[in-house]
Amino acid sequence: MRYHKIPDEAVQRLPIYLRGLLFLLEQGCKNISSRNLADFLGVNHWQIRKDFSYFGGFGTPGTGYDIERLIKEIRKILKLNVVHKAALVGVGNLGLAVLAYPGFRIYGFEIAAAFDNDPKKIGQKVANITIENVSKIQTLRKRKIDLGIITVPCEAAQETFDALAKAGVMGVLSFSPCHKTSRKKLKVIIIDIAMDLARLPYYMPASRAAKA
Amino acid sequence: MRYHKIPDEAVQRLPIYLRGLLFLLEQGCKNISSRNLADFLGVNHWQIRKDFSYFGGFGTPGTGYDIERLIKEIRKILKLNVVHKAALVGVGNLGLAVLAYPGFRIYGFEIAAAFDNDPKKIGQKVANITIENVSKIQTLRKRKIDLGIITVPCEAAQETFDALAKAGVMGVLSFSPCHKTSRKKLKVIIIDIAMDLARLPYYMPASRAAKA
DNA sequence: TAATGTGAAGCCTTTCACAGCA
DNA sequence: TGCTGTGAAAGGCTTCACATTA
Repeated sequence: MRYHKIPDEAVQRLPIYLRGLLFLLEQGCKNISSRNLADFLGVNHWQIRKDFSYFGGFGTPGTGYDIERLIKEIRKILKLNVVHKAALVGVGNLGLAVLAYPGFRIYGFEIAAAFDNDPKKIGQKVANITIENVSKIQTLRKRKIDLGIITVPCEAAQETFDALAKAGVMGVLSFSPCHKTSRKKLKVIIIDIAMDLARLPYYMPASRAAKA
Repeated sequence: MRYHKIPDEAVQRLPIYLRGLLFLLEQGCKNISSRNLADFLGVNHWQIRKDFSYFGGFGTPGTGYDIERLIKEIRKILKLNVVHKAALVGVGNLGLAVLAYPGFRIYGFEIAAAFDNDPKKIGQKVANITIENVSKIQTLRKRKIDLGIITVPCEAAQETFDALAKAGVMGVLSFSPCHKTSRKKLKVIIIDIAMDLARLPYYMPASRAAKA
């Protein structure tokens, strides 16, 4: 492998491969060819080979890929070979849903703290986590928590984001479109449910919707 | 404008423009140039002009774009000029959060039904919607509901998806990665929170995470 | 003059075909 | 023989520069 620029798109596909490989490993598979993995995931086999080749290529000609090895390599590339601790801010319905979501573990995430500003919630325990006062967000740096998850209402999003940034988190997953991300050197991913829904009708084959 | 293929990426940007334009209209702005809109949204001005040109171009040289007109055009392109009714399946914490989310209205969405399989929940009212038994999903076709939102646990995702497809919805927004989307002619958008989170560490400048 | 709309250039990603290796 | 890894071709999106229009 030469020093290519690695396409963002290739990086974005790695978690998909990882999920599939983890499933296959659990099923008892030890080895898989790019074609079989592609069929299983519903993608192209040359895409898979190309993507892995950006990082050096992990397969054996004539045989395929060792699944366990591949999982390890992808985890290393995505920096998921360490446990990332995340702090969630905003323990409303959405926050509770995220706290209860079991899907984070396979990627090596642990939600290690939860914050809210409602005195009735502070001190309560949810999913083995004691809800803390938002004023304690600054303690994240000391606690080696490097990810923030924003599940607060729109109005509180900006100050929450600023507080997390100030507390030194390196990445933020936000469910609110209502904050500017600032020029700080931290990565932000915004999940905007309404906007995602807004992209649906354009692609829908026909509409039985009523005229507005 | 000639018959170009319109890039998916351009379509995906339209909801962003729409949100910004609606905000500006509310602020009292009547007219805006591509450069000013670009600065406001943090994007490139030629990108904006190009995107609109794919659909014909809606501006006036020397003057800019009439905001109200532009909003109308984008809505028409995205098929948001009609009210789309959506049905939500799975009234857990996530479902409650989605039901309470105020952001859908600006895009012309109305959550018109909610389903669950828990007898304790069925019949209760949430956000002015009476929760119905999932067995009633088949009534969606008659009720002119063309969108489905899946907020059920992983195990129930597949049958929920199949039921919605059978009920004739044209688009599905799913919070579960645990179902195949089938080859049916309906558009599916999957929000996979864990996978989104998994993409963060790669881009994070440094990691203070602990070795696993 | 000021700003749009667009052909063309540039750049990046995907796809292909095949050399090379187990 | 079967499958990987990769240079090269193809395709598509973004950026640019400018002709055009109010």
